Amino acid sequence: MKKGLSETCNRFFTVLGNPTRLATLETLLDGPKNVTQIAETLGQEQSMISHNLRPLVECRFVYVERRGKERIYSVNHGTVDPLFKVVENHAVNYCPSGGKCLAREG
Amino acid sequence: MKKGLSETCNRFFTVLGNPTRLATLETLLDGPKNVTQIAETLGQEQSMISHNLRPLVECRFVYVERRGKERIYSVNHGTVDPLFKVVENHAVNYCPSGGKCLAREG
DNA sequence: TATACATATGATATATCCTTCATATGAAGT
DNA sequence: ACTTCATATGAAGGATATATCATATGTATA
Repeated sequence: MKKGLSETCNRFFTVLGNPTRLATLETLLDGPKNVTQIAETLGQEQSMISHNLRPLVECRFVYVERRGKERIYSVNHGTVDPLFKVVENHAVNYCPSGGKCLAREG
Repeated sequence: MKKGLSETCNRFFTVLGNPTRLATLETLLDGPKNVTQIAETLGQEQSMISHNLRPLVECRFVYVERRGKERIYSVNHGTVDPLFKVVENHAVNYCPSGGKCLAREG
């Protein structure tokens, strides 16, 4: 990563830094789903899921595919798998209490 | 990454999803710096950099080390290097126009 | 202990994001 | 064309995060 990292990455991380969108990704890791299925799985409103799917698709974290009147969403494993591997590795090393960050050192 | 992905990852990505903090990380990739040096490099106020360094340290994206009255900040390469490699790879594949995401497909 | 330097902290106004509700679009079948 | 199902869109209030300003803490040295 050479230059302009901040510009390049900001949206990438902003899109991921949201509980609803992360839960959506997590759900999709179990397999492709349509919007209604995602909403049911997460116990959230369809509208909310739809809103949050938009940036995930725009940034290509998930793919869409039309099937009749449904839209099937699926994970971009090429990016998401290695990405979460990095996060998991970090969490194991630095967030011993189940993902909760350590307190700031003095 | 098994369960509770959303909880584990939310802060991780929230902390990174900020232009000031990304620029700070970018600056530190050139080598360790104290707060004043980071502020000068980025043309920002010391106070702002200090505020933004806090979550970066809390989440262990950067390390701190006291040296006299200065604090030297350095990147956690173990996490940041592979992380940005994933981002760069994603950008190359999906964000042809210099990191700007493609328009949503219909 | 007084001063200068380096950094952190607190409060606050502002900007940004998120959810919610209501409604629109679109596709398939009758 | 009408109805139903699936999804998207728009507007708006509320929540959250961010930068800024002023000030405090801490460290070293005279």
